[in-house]
Parts: sequence; C-alpha cells; structure tokens
Amino acid sequence: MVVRKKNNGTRSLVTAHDVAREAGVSQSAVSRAFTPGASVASGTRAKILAAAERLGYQPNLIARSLISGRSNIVGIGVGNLRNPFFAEALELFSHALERAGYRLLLFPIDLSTTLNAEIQEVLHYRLDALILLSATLTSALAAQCRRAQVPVILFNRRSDDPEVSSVVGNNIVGARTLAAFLHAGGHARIAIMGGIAGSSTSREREHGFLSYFEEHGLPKPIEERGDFQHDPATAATRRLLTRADRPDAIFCCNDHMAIAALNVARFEFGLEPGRDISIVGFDDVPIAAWPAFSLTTFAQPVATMVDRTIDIIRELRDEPERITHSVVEGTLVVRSSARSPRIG
Amino acid sequence: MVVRKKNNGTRSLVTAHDVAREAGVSQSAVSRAFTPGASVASGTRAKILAAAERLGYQPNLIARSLISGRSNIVGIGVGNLRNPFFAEALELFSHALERAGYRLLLFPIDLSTTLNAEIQEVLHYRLDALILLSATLTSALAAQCRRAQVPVILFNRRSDDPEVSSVVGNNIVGARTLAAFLHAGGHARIAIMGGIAGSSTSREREHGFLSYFEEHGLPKPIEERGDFQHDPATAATRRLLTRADRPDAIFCCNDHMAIAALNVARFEFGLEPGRDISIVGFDDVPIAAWPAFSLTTFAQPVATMVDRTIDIIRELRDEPERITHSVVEGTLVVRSSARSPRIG
DNA sequence: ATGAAAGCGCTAACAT
DNA sequence: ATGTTAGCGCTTTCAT
Repeated sequence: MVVRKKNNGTRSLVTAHDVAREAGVSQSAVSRAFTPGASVASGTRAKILAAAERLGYQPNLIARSLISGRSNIVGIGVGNLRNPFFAEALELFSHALERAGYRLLLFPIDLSTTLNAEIQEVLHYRLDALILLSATLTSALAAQCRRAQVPVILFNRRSDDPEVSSVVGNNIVGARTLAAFLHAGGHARIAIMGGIAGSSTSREREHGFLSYFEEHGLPKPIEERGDFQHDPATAATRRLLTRADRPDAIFCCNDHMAIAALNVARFEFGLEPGRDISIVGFDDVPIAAWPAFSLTTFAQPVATMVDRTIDIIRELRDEPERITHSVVEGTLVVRSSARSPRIG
Repeated sequence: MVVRKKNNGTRSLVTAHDVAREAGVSQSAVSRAFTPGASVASGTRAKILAAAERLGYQPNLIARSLISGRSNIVGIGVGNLRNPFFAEALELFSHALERAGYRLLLFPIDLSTTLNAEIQEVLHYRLDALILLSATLTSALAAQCRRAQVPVILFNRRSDDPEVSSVVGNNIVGARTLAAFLHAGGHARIAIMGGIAGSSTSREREHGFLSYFEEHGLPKPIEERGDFQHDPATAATRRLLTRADRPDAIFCCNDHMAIAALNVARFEFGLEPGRDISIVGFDDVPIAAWPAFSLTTFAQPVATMVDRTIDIIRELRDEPERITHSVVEGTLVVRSSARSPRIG
C-alpha cells in the first residue's frame, strides 16, 4: 500500500519510518541507506532498498533540505525569453544545472517593476545560488540577498555593487571590433542603437563603440535606443531610416534588435542589408546565421559563459563568501548584413 | 544582528524563535503573525512585525512546506526552448504562475532519453502539479506520478493514459482547415512534414490533414518527417524539394519546422514562397508574422492554453484526483507564404 | 488572544 | 554497523 491517511485528513506518502518497520530496522538505517557513502552493511542496505521499493518510498527532499540547510536549488531570474539569447542561455542552464545535480527555480523578471518583490519571495527557499539573467541589481537588493545568505551571480550583466559575482562577455572589445569593422568598411554615417540605458551591458557596448570613433577623431555616431527589445528596436530603426542624414550603417547592441532592424530596412524601406545599408549586432544568436538574416555580429560564447557560472556555483559550496568576476572573450562573425572592408 | 553561528558550524538565519524572544511573545504567535487570517491582536502583530523587521526575519518556506505538505511549487518540464512556441509558453507560464502564487521548478526534458530519471528526481519536492510541455508520458510514468501524488498536466500533448489531464489545441480541426485551404488554393502535389512520430500532437495533425484528402478522394500527400526541430526539418525540406515530383505545397506540423522549410525553399532552391511554392505551419509563433516569413498558419492561442492549465492547477487544490481534458480552439491566419484560393 | 507542546520527515551526533 | 536521541523551523491542535 502506498498511501495512508493521516489524522488531519491530508494525504501522506510513505516515510522512512514505514520503510524501517517493513525492513525491520531503525529509521536512521533507512536514512543511511539513501545517503551515498554512509556506513551500512550491504545486506542491510539491500533489505532496506527492497522494502522501499515494495512500499514505493522516496526520500522527501524538502525535509532533507530543512535539515541540511542546503536546498540543491538554484534560482534563476529571466526577463524576456523572446530574446533568443536568453532562451538559449536558459536551455543551456537547465541542462548544465541538471548535470551538476541542481534543481532550477525559475522566476520571471518584470523589467518594469523593481525586481524587489519577486526576489524577496524566492530568497526564502534557501537557494544555493541565484542567477540573474538580464537584470540589474541595485546595491540595496544585493545587500538583501547577502542577508538571506543567497549568493547572487549576474549573467551578462554587472552590478553597481562590486560584491556581486558576475559573468559577462567582453563588451568593450566586441563593440570596438565592430566599430573598427564598420569604419574599415568605408561607412560615412554610422548609428548605434543602444539597449536598456541602465544596464552595464548596454553601457559597455555603447561606450566601447563610441570610444573607438572618438579616439580616431571620427564623427560621433548617431544615437538611438531600442531597449534590447523587438518593438522598440523596430520603432528606433524607423526613426533612423527616415532621417534626412540617413545612416549607412547601424550597430545594434544585441542581435535581437539587429534582426528587428534588418526586417524594417528590407521590408519597409526596401534597403538590402549589406549593399544599401550595413547592420551589425552582438551575441550571435542561432537565428543570426539563417540566410534570411545572415547577420554580421560579435559572438558571445554562451555555452562557455554558462559553464563559468556553474563553476562559480560549485566553488560557492566551499567558499560561500567568494566573489568572482568572469569576463569571457568573443569573436567577430562576418556574414553578409554589412559591407565588409575591401581587401588590399 | 542577522546571522548567528549554530553549533554544527553551518550558518543559520533568524528564526521565528529569535523574533519571539525579541518581541517578548511565544514562537507560535510569530507564526500566526505571518499567517493571513490567523487570530492575533493587531497590537501583538505589529509588535512582532516590527521585531521581525529589526532582525531581518522572513519565514523559511522549506519548513513551511514540510509541515503543510504543499510546496506551492509547480514543476515544469520543457524540451526545446529554441522552438519559439515553447519559449513563449514558458514565458507566459512563468508570469501566470507567479501571479497565481506558485513557484516554478524547471527541468529539461531530454527528448532522446526516457524522461524517467528527470521526473523521478523532481517528484520528491511535493510539487503541487507537474506541467509537461512537449513530452509524451507513458502510462508507467503516469502511474509513478500518481504514486508520488503529483498531478500531471500535459500541455500541447495527450497521454496514452486517460488518467492524465491535458490541455491541447484542436489539432484535427486545424490540420483539416489547412488541408482545405491548400486544396482550395489549387495545389496539385501536396506534402506533409510530420513532427515526432510518437507524439499525439503530430499524430493528430497528420491524421487530420490526411483524412481530409482521403475523404475527398484526393491523392495522398507525400509524407516526410522533421521531428518538430530545425535541423531535421531543414533536411526533410531538402529531400522534398529535390524530388522529381517536387511538391507545390508543404504543410509543416509546426511553425518551427515551417520556418526552416521557408529558409530552404527561398535561399537554397530560389523558390519564392506563396508564388513558386506554398508553405504553411501550425502554432502562429511570434516570428511567423515577420515580413521575412509571413507564414500562413493555424494559430494556437497559447495564452488561453496557459490560462486553462492554471485553472486546472487551481481546481486541483480542492480536488486532487480530478482529471480534466481541455481542447482550445484556434484560427486560420492567412499571410503570404502560401497561394490563397481565388475568390469567386 | 495567546502559549505550550506535539509533530512534519528527515539528518547527524552520540551511544552501543 | 546499527539504534537512540535530539533537533532543523515551522504549523497546528489544545489548553488557558
């Protein structure tokens, strides 16, 4: 029999106690039989496992984490899953965390609200770590996580608070590489479409890009903003392409916006990317490679970034206080959405 | 002071006991102060909340679920997040569950493996429900979930086991609608690209589509298979388009495959969709509307499907045994990737 | 309205 | 190697 009624009427599963009775051992023996590396005679263990099998027993993980103080759960806050960069990152995280023996508690980050309420809620599961994709963490909030003793790792973002770990791509180098690429391509009126103004990612990419032109004494690029999202990026592209001094090249601070820009340029303005206008992005999401877009971009190695994040979480087990800042290098991926420099 | 050392050296957070001492009440009073609708004098409650604030106390949700037997956590198994249909569903689920007061425990479904191991693990968190996107659930596994007393809801799939709740779109009607649309469009050699052979979704869409032609005494469509994934769909499209009797219309059993097919047709074979070849999909994912694809498709109302799923979970609170099968109707969305029937 | 006391299912000393 | 005992932090009777 698998289920029995408790006094209070709620239903109860088979407990270690039941198994102990069935196997004729103590309840702690049952616990040990399910603890890797505990000292149980192999005969006893077999007997216990058989009884457990018969009764359909499985240890209650909630009770286990209550005692151990560790939940084996990692929280992960995600903003916009329509951005394929985050969809891919989440996909990779789910597999990597699974392999590393962690469960994954997902919660949505509402970009408009303060993030405060969501995190508040989630902090009290004794998370082993909290990964934040696409979110900015204020110092106040970071302090709150520290107080709850939940280590935070920002993914693809940095915090104002230096005491928060982070894993980011090399935005400065990437943006400067793209700037040099567009400049060498002989573009005259260059524009930049920024992401979310407050994010370190956008700030770094914008700054890297603009600094290149400044240092070389070149005209300052036209600045627009697409908030890292599809619709605002579409609108921003329209504004750019209807200017009297229409730019001949646009650097979008992520691929998600670049693809929106590509669509507007080609289908609303009849401009063929790579010939009539150059558009480049940042990330190298899977669809950037599709022939329909063939986007020139700076690739962020998401898989490597995810692995680095997991490494950090593993290290946290022994050194909970440790702060790590990891910068992962990327590479320029030249496709056909932007005019390339002539060779020679 | 927020943190104190326990005897065993592990770190501990402020407990209800600490707050009780600080406020000069019993520990149970603290519990009540944090239980909505419990009988506490408002003065006492204020005193307790103030003490909690001072100490930085928040109830430990793990301990709470241990006692209540309910975790307020819903498990959600997802396969391929690169398929925008699932990315969108997950995005909607994360917000809807948040609003409904549930946490979301995400785990990856490896389509190649048996699903068994992943679910086994996750079942023991006393989940309030388990939502399975894009997975087939064998009867054996369904029985296991029942044993663990975790109600399962299949999303966009049905189970062989009638005792498992499900929320699906009307695949038969949708597929027949598309069949009629292609037929009325005057297509002569029609092909169908199936999804995962074992899935109810693919079976229903294939059956609905084929049954239309059979019932009308029309030639049987050419059959190919793209496994609901990008790369297999790309390969399947190549096989179709290199046939001697190249089809003039392809129904892909989801948009994810249809978009792959669109890319192959246009960029590898130079065929303009809607003119040289007709391609239709199923789902109406956001990017299907992009001018680069402009995919004619049968829309599944994901938001409605998600809401229905949440409704079912809510009902489960009172009637844990209840099984619900929900079928949500969709609509034909005509764009330009397929030749439309001439009017009149 | 409040406190005391008994668990929820498990782990981790401590004995034996 | 195994059993006994004492909690983990909370909710929930049961008294008062």
